[in-house]
Amino acid sequence: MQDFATETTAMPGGSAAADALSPSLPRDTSIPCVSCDVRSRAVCAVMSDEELVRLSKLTQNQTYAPGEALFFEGDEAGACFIVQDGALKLYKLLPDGRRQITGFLFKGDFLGLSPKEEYGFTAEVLEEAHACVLPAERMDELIADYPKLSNRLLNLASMELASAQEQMLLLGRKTAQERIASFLLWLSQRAADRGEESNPVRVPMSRSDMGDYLGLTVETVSRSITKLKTTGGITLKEGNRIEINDPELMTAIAAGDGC
Amino acid sequence: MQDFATETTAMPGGSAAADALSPSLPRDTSIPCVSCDVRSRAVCAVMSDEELVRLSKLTQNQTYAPGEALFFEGDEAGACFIVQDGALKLYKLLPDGRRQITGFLFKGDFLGLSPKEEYGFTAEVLEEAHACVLPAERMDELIADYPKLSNRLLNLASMELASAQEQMLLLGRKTAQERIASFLLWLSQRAADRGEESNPVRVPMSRSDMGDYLGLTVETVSRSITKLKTTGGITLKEGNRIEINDPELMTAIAAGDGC
DNA sequence: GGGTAGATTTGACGCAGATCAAATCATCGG
DNA sequence: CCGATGATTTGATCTGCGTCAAATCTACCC
Repeated sequence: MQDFATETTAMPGGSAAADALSPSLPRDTSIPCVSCDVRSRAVCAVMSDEELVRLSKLTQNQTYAPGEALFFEGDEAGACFIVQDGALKLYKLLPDGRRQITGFLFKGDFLGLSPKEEYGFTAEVLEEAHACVLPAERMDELIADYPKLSNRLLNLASMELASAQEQMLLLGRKTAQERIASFLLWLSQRAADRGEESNPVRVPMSRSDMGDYLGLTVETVSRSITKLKTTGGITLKEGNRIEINDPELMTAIAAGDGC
Repeated sequence: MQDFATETTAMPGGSAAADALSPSLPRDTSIPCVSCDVRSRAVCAVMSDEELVRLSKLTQNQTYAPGEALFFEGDEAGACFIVQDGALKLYKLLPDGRRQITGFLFKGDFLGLSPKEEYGFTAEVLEEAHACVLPAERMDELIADYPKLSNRLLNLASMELASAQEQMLLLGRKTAQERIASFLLWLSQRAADRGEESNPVRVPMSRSDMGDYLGLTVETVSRSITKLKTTGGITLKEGNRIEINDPELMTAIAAGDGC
């Protein structure tokens, strides 16, 4: 479909890229799935200790550096991933380079099921990430063997679908300010869900990435943030963190009720 | 969440609305699931004849008139639906009335799984529809009993997710013309998939619905269509049908390569 | 610390698409 | 066939956000 998708050089903004199945170096695997610290939140939550022992034999732990790609849009869909820590962005490109980020992934998130033979988007590292890599055939076997895994994935897919619809509403009908407010609240909520500080929230992505996620340009993102800062809704803090001073106000703005 | 969601009157543009579980009249059920004409394409495709006999005892066939809602955003998620024929639109609303259509459904499509207790969108009839209605508890039992059903739903969800991502690319990064071209090609493809005439394609939704699906206003939809007509890419035919004269050109425009 | 490269912010200006308004077309009941 | 009502198209104008440009700011390397 797109030629660049099979190249392993010329990454847009980061360090060297790598093929999906030969990235960086294998990570220390002394700790098996059973005591994995994302176990309770990840797909694996539905698996028993014994089942996880089997799982741990099928997976490989990998480390990915910022800018590196787990796989490219158009690559053969050869593996599934469970993010152990770090942050990823998923995106699709138009032939002329226009980019749409379709999601950000954090610890505990699952990635890689594809309805076609090929991945429908590129997965690129935002902050150094560790992931559990599971070859597609192994994944298919597991799904066939453990119905509860299939149910779990169905639940996760339903949730993703619901947030995709929320994102369509944002992209199709919200103003720049409403988009930024929605995004910051979402980021904060996600951080809370995984037990991290939610206010101030750490914002691990660049303004450019925010723009490509929200259907805006960098400049508009920056201006909207400045405006929210002026209005008093938020405060920029050290370390790429943003404080949400007035959650009600921000929620109202995000829903299109404010101003 | 939203008050209007629980009302059964004051439909935006159609006839009387109804609650999800007491709509219109039960349809003639003399023909059981086994010989259902969407069986091969719907979720049911993975069920054996015997299993379908069980299924047929759990479901009810219903008829829905144009403008009627199967359920509203915010309603308790009480049932799943399999569309037998007709056409539906799914949409979300902002408090001030801005609307985003998140999908159009046709014969064979499945509807109603919700990750939350409530439906995340309204499902409204575009063209008189017949649907197979399955109470949520029965659905849960079936999923628990038939792993292959769960797998099938997972596949369907994956496909929906992929097209949701495609839609995000459209909404976030494509121009008005590119959106219209993408939409018409998609509509044509969907028609072909379900064995209907794909060129010219029948366009069962209004310009307003197209706008709310594509993140545009009615006027922009109309102007973009006129432009494509002038450029020679399409021709408007009798009965709300549109002929795609030059599929390559349209595909190029849809991808942002044209012009 | 000083220098450099990239990220972010701010400013000036233009345009694609929204808004407002009105004309034309299609559908349908009588 | 006629009139009415809503859908669609077309026109004129406005505006939110994009584009282009330049000024900070930040992080990192030597």
